[in-house]
Amino acid sequence: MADKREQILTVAEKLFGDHGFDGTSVRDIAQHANVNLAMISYYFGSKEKMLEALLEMRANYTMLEALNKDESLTPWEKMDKVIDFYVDKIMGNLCFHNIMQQGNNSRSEDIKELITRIKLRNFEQIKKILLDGQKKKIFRKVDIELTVGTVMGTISQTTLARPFYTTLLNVDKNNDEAYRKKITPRLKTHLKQLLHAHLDIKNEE
Amino acid sequence: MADKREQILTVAEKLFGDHGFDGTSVRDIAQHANVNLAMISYYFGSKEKMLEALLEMRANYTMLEALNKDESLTPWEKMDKVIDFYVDKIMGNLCFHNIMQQGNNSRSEDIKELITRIKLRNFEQIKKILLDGQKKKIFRKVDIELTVGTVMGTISQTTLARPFYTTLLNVDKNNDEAYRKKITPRLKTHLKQLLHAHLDIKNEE
DNA sequence: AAAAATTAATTAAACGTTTGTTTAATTCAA
DNA sequence: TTGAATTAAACAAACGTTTAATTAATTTTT
Repeated sequence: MADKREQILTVAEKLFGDHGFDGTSVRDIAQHANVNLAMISYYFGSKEKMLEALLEMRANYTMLEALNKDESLTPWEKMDKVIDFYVDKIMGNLCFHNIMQQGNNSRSEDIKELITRIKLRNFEQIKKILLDGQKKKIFRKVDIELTVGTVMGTISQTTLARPFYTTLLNVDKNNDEAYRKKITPRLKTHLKQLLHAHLDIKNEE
Repeated sequence: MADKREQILTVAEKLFGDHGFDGTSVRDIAQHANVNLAMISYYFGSKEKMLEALLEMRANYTMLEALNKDESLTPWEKMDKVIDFYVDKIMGNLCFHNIMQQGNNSRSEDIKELITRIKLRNFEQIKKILLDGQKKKIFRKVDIELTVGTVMGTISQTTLARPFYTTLLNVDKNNDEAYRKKITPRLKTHLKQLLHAHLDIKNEE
């Protein structure tokens, strides 16, 4: 059954995201997915291969490429859409994003490389937008690598340091939905305002 | 011996930072610290208590408070110093910073609360600087919580997604020192430029 | 179309390690 | 001589993985 494979991966995503790879046992996953323990080896070969399968499943490439090819949009509009896209994407799947962040500390080089490859691919698209804006004298010269890092880092911060932000924003720390609802629009507004000031060529020193 | 306690914690910091709490065994720590396995329970009671002891040891409160009380500095100068302080602090101890980030996903509520408390304390100091700048009509109105998140998040991103950035910046991924040397000045420059554009009241829309 | 043969899916049980922690004996210092 | 520091060994529990047996589904043969 193909959907049973997916069912296992969905449960694994939740548990890996909540407790980390090493903090989650294959028995945990099997139990929550209502499958026999041996099915995980049967389907994926090993716990680590299962994580790789999960990363492959969730890594969708198409969105940013499509956005970039739309020539009716100005660089400003594109950057706004990038922000909306990433905030929605990350806030819509906090667990997977946690996995992507924590995977960088994996002992498996394969997994680190896989994650790096996914991130590089997305980075290249944003870089194109920024370079285009600079060429058109709309954006000023900035550190492109770290500007992308700022966007990703700001969003990541609100999910990774979540206990900190729930305290700060007075949200019930166990209510995922309430937190998402509160932080999503704020993140979008803040990042757009931040990038506007940062990139606008009128603010060149 | 008090220094043996510290020696264990130093080794634990390195291993926890590299492989995570669950990815590090107490036998690993004992072996690398050249102490008997039982000494860890003897000194700290448990693996988790050892992590708490490590967090307590490294959480130094004084620096930002002192900076804030210095009335000879303008809000701009204070923010620049905050950036220097955090970049140096995090880049000078990547392992500890990793622990602080990953600890948010700990299953221990004690540890999550401890980390949150440390972060809140630092946040309050930066908030004071930003509010003071706004009162003096130097800084414009911004989302203070997320502005701090941007500073922390941007730095975190370069340490947490390190395999990504070593690839991006063409640095040997196994050479800690080379990466630190390359990323530290860039981070400071980028963050100061970013915050300047973001906070300057002249850029008010 | 029914029966037989073959492959795939699923299971409970066991495998050998590794885990964090404890014990009880021993060495060391005051 | 008393109490703290240190040790090797053992503890039970949990770990990822494998095995061998059984059931379900599919294909082949009659």
